[in-house]
Order: sequence, then structure tokens, then C-alpha cells
Amino acid sequence: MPHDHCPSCAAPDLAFVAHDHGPCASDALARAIAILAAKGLRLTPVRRRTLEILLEGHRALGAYDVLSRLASEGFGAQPPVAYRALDFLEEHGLAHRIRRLNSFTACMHIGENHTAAFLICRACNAISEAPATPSRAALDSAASAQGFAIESATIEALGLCPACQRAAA
Amino acid sequence: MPHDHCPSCAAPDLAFVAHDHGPCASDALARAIAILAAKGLRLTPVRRRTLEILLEGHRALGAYDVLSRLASEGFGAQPPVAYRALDFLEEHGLAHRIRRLNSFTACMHIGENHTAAFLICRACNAISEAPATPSRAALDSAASAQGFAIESATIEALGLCPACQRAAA
DNA sequence: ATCTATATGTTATATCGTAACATTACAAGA
DNA sequence: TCTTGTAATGTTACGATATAACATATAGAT
Repeated sequence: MPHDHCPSCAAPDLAFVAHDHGPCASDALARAIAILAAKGLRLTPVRRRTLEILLEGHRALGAYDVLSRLASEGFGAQPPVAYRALDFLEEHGLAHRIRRLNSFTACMHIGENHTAAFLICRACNAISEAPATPSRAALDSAASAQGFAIESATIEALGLCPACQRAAA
Repeated sequence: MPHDHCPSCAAPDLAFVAHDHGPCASDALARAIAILAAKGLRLTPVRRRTLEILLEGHRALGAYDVLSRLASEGFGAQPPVAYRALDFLEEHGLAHRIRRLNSFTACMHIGENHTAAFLICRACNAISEAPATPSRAALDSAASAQGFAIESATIEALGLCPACQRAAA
């Protein structure tokens, strides 16, 4: 369900475009709070901080990167601390796992019911969450041709963002 | 480039269908030999055996699974032995990496120039290589809307194959 | 205030993957 | 045939990613 009243839905993904990132982050955080409240789930300090860390940029962070940030801020220092927070965020649609990088990124379309496709720049590591509806529909159709029932889909592309293409040329 | 003269191109993927698997494997091996010969590359004993192991079924094997098989047959017993063979096969289109499972599966469409989509049954672990052309086209179009140049795509779906859906019902 | 479910923290270990370097086999030219 | 450069295989050692199992603490309900 796209929100046409909000900037992040109307506009294409800004990951590859210079922009004021503050609103991206604060908007996402506000949505996260609303969604968890609606579901009766708790955005505890570790979880909130983990989400904020992911929201610092359009990139993916490994669990151990997140962990060292958390540890330096007084949270637990062992892997399950990070994995649990990240898994919670992913389970409730606030973050995504980037399989290609064994890492995690904040969801930029919180609250929209979506399959995400990720464009991963191999040069600058920026990650854009692209509209995946058509791609997902095509995948659904290939799956039903074999009688396969999809429960979750992973769609990721590795390549070069516009700026890094120019830099490489 | 589909081969309409060969069974594996004309027919839909057989992973979820009971079938005589012998031809799948021997056909794939024959194609692998032809392709490597054409490129002047060597299908050495480890590489060949690794491919044969992957070709034993429509499923994915972890690098360490492959490694223990290789080791038990007198090949080296250290991880790089398996990873090198697997990476070689992937690089030349004879095998695919399944990101979702951190594992590898034989390519069932060797020699066809394709982006693969994988249907992964979470109950029986069978893996089907589905036609991904439409899905990939949609992804390309989402990428170019952001000026992103895709170099490689990962399209995977987790769910239930027909037989396991019936078993679950 | 107590109870219960949830969340956080720990130790320990499993699993996946690669860097660096020594040794062996191979193919191509002298 | 013999050298010789290159590719392939093997090793040790380690780094990176992830989870099992269990102890402690906290929030919210009664």
C-alpha cells in the first residue's frame, strides 16, 4: 500500500542521489514506531538504536559492524545482541537482509506491503531499494507454472550506481 | 540462447517432478565438457568430480558437504579445494551459488545465456531453476529508472514445492 | 508485591569463507 | 627431450558469519 501523501513513496529511491538524509531517517523511525505500536510490539532501546544505526545511510552493515556500535554505546557485546535486534527488525518489516553481502539495511518503505529489490553498488556500497512489484509478479508466474508456492523472495542486483559509472569511465 | 533441439530446454524444469535423473546429469556433463573445450579451459579431476557431485540431484550442497565428499575420494581435504572448484564452476556457468542457503547447485541450463531464478523448497530442499527472463527484464527496467547498471542478479524464492504443499495440507 | 512472559546478556561453539604460501602437473617453445 | 613459465592443487592458518544453550533482568498484568 503506497502512501501518496508521503515523500518517500512518491519519489523514486534517493540512494544514488545526493539528498538531505535526515528526513529519510526520521520518517522511517516515525513509521517504525507507529507500526510496532499498532502490533503491540516493543521498540526497546537496543532495537531502536539498531534501527537508527541502519538508518544512518543507504548502505548495508554487517551484524558485527552493528554489534561494535552497540557495544561501544553500552549495550551487550556478544553476537546474539546484534542478531536478535536485526532479526526482530527484519521480521517486522523494518529492515532487510542483503544476502549478497551477508548484511542488513534499513527498510526505506516501512509500512508498505512490498517485495523489495535491491540495487547494490559494488564501488560505493550504496544500496537502493527499487520497486520490485513487476519483477515479483514475473517470479510468481514462473513459480506457479511449476506449482511452487512462494513464501518469500530475494531479488538483488549487483552493479554500478550512476555516480560510480561516471567515475569508472 | 535456448536450444530447442534438446530436452532440457524444451521441457519445464523437472526438479519437482519424479523423473529419470540420469539424462539430466549426463547431458549437463556433456555440455560442460563442450563449453570448457570451446573456451580452452580444463575440466580437471577435482572440477569434474565436483560438478558430478552437484549433478547428483536437484538440490544445493554446502561447500563443506562437497569438500567431505572430495576428501573421502582422495582429493584435498581443506576448504580451498572445494571453494576453488565451486568458484570455477560458477564463474563458467556450470553451477550457481544459492545465496539464501550459502550453498551451490549445478546449473541445469548450461550453455544457455541466462539469468537464473531459483525456487527453493524449504521442506525437501529441492531446487528448481525457473525461467527468469521476464523477472530479470522487470528488474533491469527498475534499475535503469535509477540509472543503475546491473552486472549480476540474484533471484531466489523460498517456499513449498507441489509435493510438500500436499504433504503439509 | 508477585508472577509471568519477554527481552537482554553471557559463554561457547558451529558454520562459512579466504589469505598466503609450498608443491605439483601441464603445455609450449628451445 | 628438456626446460620453463603458468595454471592447478595442496597445505596451514585465520577471519567472518551465525546460532545453541542457558543465566539474568525487566515490563506489564494481577
